[in-house]
Amino acid sequence: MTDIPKQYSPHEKESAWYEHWLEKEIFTASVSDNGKEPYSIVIPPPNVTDVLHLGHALNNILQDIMIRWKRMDGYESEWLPGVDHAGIATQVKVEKELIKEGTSRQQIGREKFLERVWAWKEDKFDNIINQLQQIGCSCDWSRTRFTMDEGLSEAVKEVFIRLYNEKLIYKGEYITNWCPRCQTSISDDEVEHKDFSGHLWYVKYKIKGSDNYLTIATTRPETMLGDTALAVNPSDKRYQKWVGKTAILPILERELPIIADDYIDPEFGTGVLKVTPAHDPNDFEIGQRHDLQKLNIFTPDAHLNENAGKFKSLDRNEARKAVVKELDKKGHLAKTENYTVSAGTCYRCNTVIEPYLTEQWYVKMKPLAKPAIDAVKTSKLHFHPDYWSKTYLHWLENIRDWCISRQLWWGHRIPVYYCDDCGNVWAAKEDPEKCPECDSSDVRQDEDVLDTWFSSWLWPFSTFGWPEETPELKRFYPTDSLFTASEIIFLWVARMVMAGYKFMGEIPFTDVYIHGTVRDGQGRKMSKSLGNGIDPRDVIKEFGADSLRISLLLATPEGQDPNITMNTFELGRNFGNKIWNASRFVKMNLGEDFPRELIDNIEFPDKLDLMDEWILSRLNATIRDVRKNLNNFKISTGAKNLYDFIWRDYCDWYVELAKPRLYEHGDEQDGKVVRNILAYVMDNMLRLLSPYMPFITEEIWHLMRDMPMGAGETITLQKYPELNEELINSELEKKMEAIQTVVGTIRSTRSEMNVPPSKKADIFIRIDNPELGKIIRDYSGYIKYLGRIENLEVGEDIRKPSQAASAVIKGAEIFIPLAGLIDIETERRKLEKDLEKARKQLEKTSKKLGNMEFIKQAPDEIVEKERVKKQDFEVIIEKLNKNLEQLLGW
RNA sequence: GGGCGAUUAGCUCAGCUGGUUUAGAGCGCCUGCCUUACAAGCAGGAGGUCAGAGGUUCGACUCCUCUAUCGCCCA
Repeated sequence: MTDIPKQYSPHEKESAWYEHWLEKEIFTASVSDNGKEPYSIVIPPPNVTDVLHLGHALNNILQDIMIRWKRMDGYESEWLPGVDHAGIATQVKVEKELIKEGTSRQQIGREKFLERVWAWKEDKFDNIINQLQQIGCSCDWSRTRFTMDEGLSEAVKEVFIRLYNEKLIYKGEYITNWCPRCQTSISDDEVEHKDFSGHLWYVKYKIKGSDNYLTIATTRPETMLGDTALAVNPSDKRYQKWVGKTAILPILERELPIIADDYIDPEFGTGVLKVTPAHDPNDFEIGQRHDLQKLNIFTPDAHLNENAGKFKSLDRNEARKAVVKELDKKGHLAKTENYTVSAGTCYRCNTVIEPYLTEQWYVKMKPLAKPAIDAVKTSKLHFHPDYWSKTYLHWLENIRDWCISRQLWWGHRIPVYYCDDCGNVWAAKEDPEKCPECDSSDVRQDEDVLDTWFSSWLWPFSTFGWPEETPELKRFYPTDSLFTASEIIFLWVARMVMAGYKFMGEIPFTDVYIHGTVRDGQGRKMSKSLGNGIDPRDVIKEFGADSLRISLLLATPEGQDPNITMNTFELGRNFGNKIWNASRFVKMNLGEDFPRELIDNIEFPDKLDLMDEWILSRLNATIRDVRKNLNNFKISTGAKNLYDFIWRDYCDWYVELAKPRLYEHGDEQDGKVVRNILAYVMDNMLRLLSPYMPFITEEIWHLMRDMPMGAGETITLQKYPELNEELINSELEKKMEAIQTVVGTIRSTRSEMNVPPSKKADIFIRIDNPELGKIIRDYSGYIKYLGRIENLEVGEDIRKPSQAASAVIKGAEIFIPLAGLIDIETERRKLEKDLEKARKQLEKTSKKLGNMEFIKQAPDEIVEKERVKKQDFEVIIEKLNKNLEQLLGW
């Protein structure tokens, strides 16, 4: 038949096509004014920590579909790729390696350590790029960036210095979230709150010069060692008399003032709060208001320090036990309750965060937030799905200052210098030799590095060369859309918007698409610790990249979390195979002499067959739907539109109905038309699908044109199909639906009566509705072919043959004579089932029509429709009854 | 405690601004087919009181309220 294999095997093809695309440099966007409108996306740079997972795959597939669609649709499409240095996460990884080798970053020193991290980066970086390419991403690799590139580092310094000089960056001693494991501060947004089962301990504090006690309730008794006050609500009558007095801290016997502050919730615990300004953010605030001492009792690795007296060097958990034991022993423990404690944990290592008093750098956020809020409120920025804008706004409206210094080595070093001689502090881009104030050479740079997000928030413009005024920046900023997951709406998206306005004076993108999180078959997040992750590389190996892409989309509910198992990818593989075989069919039937230009330019004869017009109508409806859905960021729905059209309409019906016209008629003119339309629709299908499944569509596109790979053309630069609204014809689609109903009824009746597919049957159709009769007569050839019918008799006065299976549809009755073969019992059951169904329907519509209010209030059109429905069901019921009666006579 | 989602067939999900289906699809299941593109396929079938209770309406899977369960975010 043909030498094209029955099964599509993606592997060699995919890498070959990708190489081809790279060679042709079709992903590189031009900055020159070529009359094309730009469309740009910056990639959310994956962390350089490791390989990409399925979540990355989904994220990048979505972007690739968008960018490929725009590229085909005539835009100068720029998708800028890159990788993030991921400060803490990467440092942690490399430190782990060192520990395995029996050394540590402290032992090898900052310089050597950074060499190691850079080596790590080189390795992982290439890996990530390679993975993106395997997935088929059409990124502009000529503009690949890394957050620690020279240019991007320049941008970071520029921004720091500007904000510093505007006094929007300040340094101060405040409570920060301290990770005792990573030994660095992290920002509020990097803390994950989790519930732990713990206790609420009630501790009695003696009041000085009295026999009375005040009892406090705490979940962290060990921090009492750092208490510097007790506090009650000023309106709390129980305790008013004690305000201004002094309490005695148990164990350490320190004197504590008893103060009144509105913050205290009289309902919680006993209504008395122990105040530990150095170890709780709220207590810190209280401490500020009342000028309390801030007593730090922890070392950076969360062990008690010398302020803890005899408990010194205990770890915080041991300390808790020891303190409770001692309190109990000394009679200070009133009671203990079980209690669920919510504690912050480090988003990189899950260690419980310690609120810790340190000196850090902060960015004042309120002034930056305003334009970012307005952007959403004035619809300059859209979220998809829209409800995420609420999350975004809520955060921005309650924004707090951003702690940007990290006690790490891997990252952008803070460009601040200190003069040890005159105490001068200044920010500068270049390493200074001398203090600009006193000329002393005793100058040093701040030891800390900046939060990773401090470089990421500049990504949409720093990647295009900012602060230089580059042609790239001019052409591609602002970008158009951003694709990311909900976790980083605060960490990244909102901050990019703020930075965009602040430094570019313009929003960085207009649409933010938030996709779900990939989960396993049981709906659990995929994670290393659970071992339930799926490696995209394994998927590609087994099913190919196209399957990975389309399966992921078909399985992803719009805006929700997809549950994915390895089996999910069969969906796309089967679909790819279906298209492959459809193309084999078409190719085989076009023959050698089919003029290739007819693939693009359909030649309409005077009158097209119903089938031809129908498939063109369906095609255009699909073009309309896919375009609309892509426009609205309903990318999964677009995939479904294509899946349904290709499989259901094209393969199941059009291709099937093309067969008799190709094989049996011998009508040369008609054969030409069918071939033309088969090829034309196939070509449109391929182009529509290309953004979703770029490899297989490229392969088939070339096959259809007998074009070798090296020919230099590519489907990825062809026009995305345009809607021709005139070809959408719903009247005609209704006709086709009628035919489909007739065929379906014949098939199911045959099947239920066990008429084997190999046996051609005789069919009698009694017509009730002249319109339907005309359709059946006009297209009896189709019905005969699809219903496997030998003789088809159609007429208004057809009599039911004796011993025939029967089926009633709206407007007609269908009989299959089965003399001697009919199973009366089966037939009776079938008729009764149909009858039951029809009766239920009739009941429903009768009830509606029996309601006078309905008749009066509902639009006439609706009432009329209901009347017709009722009549139809009555006729159907009557006929079914008649057929049942006849059955009794057999 | 506050906010946001979800709840439709055994499983995963469609069902847009209330009346176009007689609530759909894929997977799974059952039956029959190696029908000249495809068994990774074709044809057919079983399976749903649309989470529960109220309400609005002539009419609710669709809108409102409450309840229950699950998930996410924030405090």
